[in-house]
Amino acid sequence: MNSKLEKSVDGFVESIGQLGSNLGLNKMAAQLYALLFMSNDPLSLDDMMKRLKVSKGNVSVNVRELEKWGAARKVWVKGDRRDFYKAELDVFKIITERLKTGLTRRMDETLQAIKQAEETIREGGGNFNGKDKKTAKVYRERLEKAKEIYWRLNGLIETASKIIT
Amino acid sequence: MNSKLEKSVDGFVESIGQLGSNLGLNKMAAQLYALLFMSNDPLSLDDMMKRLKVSKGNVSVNVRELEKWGAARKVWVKGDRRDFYKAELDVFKIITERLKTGLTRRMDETLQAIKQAEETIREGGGNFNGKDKKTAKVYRERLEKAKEIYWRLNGLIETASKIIT
DNA sequence: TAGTTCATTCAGAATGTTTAGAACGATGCA
DNA sequence: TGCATCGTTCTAAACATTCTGAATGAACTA
Repeated sequence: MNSKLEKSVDGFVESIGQLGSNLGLNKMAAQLYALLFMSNDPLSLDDMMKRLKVSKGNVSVNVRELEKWGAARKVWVKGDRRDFYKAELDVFKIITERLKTGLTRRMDETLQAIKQAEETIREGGGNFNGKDKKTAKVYRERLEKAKEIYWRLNGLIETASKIIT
Repeated sequence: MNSKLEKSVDGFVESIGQLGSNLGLNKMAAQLYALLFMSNDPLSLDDMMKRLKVSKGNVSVNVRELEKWGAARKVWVKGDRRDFYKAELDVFKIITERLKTGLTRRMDETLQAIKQAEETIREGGGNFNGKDKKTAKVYRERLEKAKEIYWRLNGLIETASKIIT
């Protein structure tokens, strides 16, 4: 292949890897996706490992990760028993959904922690006195504020979700 | 301090640490923020290191990181030469801005990589023939598609940004 | 069946990130 | 000035993540 053409794609692949990392995805998976995205023909594991200069094991694991996300799919090439993969080109929604899921889960855990803290304070009830009473009051206020932030973030994610669809 | 009260906050702090990690922030910084957020009085480095059971160096670096972000500020306590910090309670916008900045920078780099690739192909111009000519055509198409995705993501970020304000 | 080619798995190597804690300089005070 | 108490910086260690490459077994061929 024309090495200039190849190099131009390398830059893109590299950049998508960085972007993926920034979004908490695996760099290799992101690079693999970019490579598949730019390729017209499906690629074999060998194609990918040669192109990205990484081990076959690495490609194997990560390309199946992409498949799991719905970002790539295995295709059958007549007369060849190797596995070939091609990119799901319309991946935008898939990735954002994935990011949303991770974030939502963490946020829900935080909401649980907030509720748990509130419960603990409620249990303490009238038993607090002096300094502790004041502290409990501040805690209740802050936890309330934390819940507000939770709901704002939640609304933001929902809105983003709708925009994507 | 009432240890039940303290424990209830610990759960919250822990959870915010996890959430912060998920957003690409430093776990310690996130925990420190949560701790300051819950505290009515400003805290000294010693207070924080004891509470989170981490080294003073660690606290020093990360609390100043928070200050840099505008998420915490140093306050002067009369008659005490130690540094005290308190949380900027309305931190929502600050954090999201920060996340936006990071993401936007990466995306801009990707856009540059796309444009660079396009330029390289354009330079090749009519010199491609046969297989390469076809490849160049596919590349142009895919890069066009990549730009589309870039602009959609960009729009999404902009919209989110407006919602936050 | 023996030999070849493939994908997968997994232990440990390589790499990247975070932390502890010692060393240091600055500040305040007697 | 000498001592005590801070905050900061830095190195090496701990820890977490990612990657390689050898081992394995499945699928195919002659």
